[in-house]
Amino acid sequence: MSETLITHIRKFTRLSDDEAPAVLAFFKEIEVRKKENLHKEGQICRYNYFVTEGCLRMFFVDEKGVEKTVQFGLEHWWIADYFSFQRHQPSAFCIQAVERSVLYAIDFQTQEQLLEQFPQMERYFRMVHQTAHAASQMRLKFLYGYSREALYRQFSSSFPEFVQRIPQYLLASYLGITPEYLSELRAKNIS
Amino acid sequence: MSETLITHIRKFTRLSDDEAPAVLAFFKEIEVRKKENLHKEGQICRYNYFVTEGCLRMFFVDEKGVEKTVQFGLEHWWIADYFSFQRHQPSAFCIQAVERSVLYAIDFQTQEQLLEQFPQMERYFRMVHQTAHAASQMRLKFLYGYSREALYRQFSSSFPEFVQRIPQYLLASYLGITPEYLSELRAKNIS
DNA sequence: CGGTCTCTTGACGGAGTTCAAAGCTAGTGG
DNA sequence: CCACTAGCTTTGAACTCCGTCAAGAGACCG
Repeated sequence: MSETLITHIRKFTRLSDDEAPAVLAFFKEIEVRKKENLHKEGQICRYNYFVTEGCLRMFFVDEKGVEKTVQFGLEHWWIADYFSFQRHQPSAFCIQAVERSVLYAIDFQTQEQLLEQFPQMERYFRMVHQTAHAASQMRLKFLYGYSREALYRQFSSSFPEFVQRIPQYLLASYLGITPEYLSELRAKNIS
Repeated sequence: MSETLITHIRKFTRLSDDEAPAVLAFFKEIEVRKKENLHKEGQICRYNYFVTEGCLRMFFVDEKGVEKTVQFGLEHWWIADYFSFQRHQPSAFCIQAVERSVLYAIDFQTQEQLLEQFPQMERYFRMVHQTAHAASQMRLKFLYGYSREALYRQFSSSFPEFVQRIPQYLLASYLGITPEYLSELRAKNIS
């Protein structure tokens, strides 16, 4: 269980068996229930979260009161509002558990201490952010290039198990469409 | 001129006056003309580019043959297709100069050597990617939350000088609208 | 079982696209 | 330095994707 973070770190940087427990000590392991909020819009995003088990999502509420999901965080992903986390400013987003989840959390100060004491962790976080940045680039490509219908087909054929796992209204809010229209698309695809 | 990169690095990590020239030696300084391509769709994105002067853009061509601009790279920004750069796989994007530009370029191998020799550069690149990742999150928020009209108003009041600087069809391709509709919006706003 | 949350269905409306054509601007060569 | 041309911008009409609203049908949980 608690090995998943260490395993992930070791994909990108060196960490001896002696160092591993010392690194782990910087993190808080927390468990959240379905629909529990990790921080709300307007609060500062103090923690950077690594998902060990379960699924988180980051969303905001638009002017009409509709929730829009910007990002999901599945197992082995980091999630935070990095603008708020870095600059200690109120977040424009809310982070919430989609289902019961187990996380490692680290606050900004503690992360800085970790990086000072274990400089090889800079490389790890560089790779995490670089990968996330690359994922955002691809995400933007899909959002721009495809119609909402094509987006849905593309997404549900790429991640069929994930589409099964989450409720449809969340998928709709991630694809940027209404639940009604998603329902119409599903009906069209089955026939 | 050649000081801008060093100045930028020093915002995020330590670099002595002795080290600075050694670090600079890892980069190639290049100049590109307006509309010159740095790499095309389908080629591997071998270089990571730092813009000293000018402006680059990263775009792709959708199924209908329309160019969609995913990102601009202005002065003091890094730009690359990081998926292609990291994994040495064909890029889904094309990087092009919007205007005459001066760049520092570093290829993957050389960047790895630089990181090995100057480990503090891991911190620098971590910060660059973290900032870019945060910017993508905000970008997604705007794309989801606002109508295209609101997006245009928001963007042109936030970056009026940039809107003047680039041709309108590029702005349209960045906002995800047609040049025709952008033209309509402009007419509406002036009156 | 009862109530709340989720998904479906259908009619209507509007933001934004498509197509076509004319006006404008800037770069290029003479 | 001017003229010409290619590319950029504007305008307008028809169309379409997708949102909105409303109402009903399931599904899940106490």
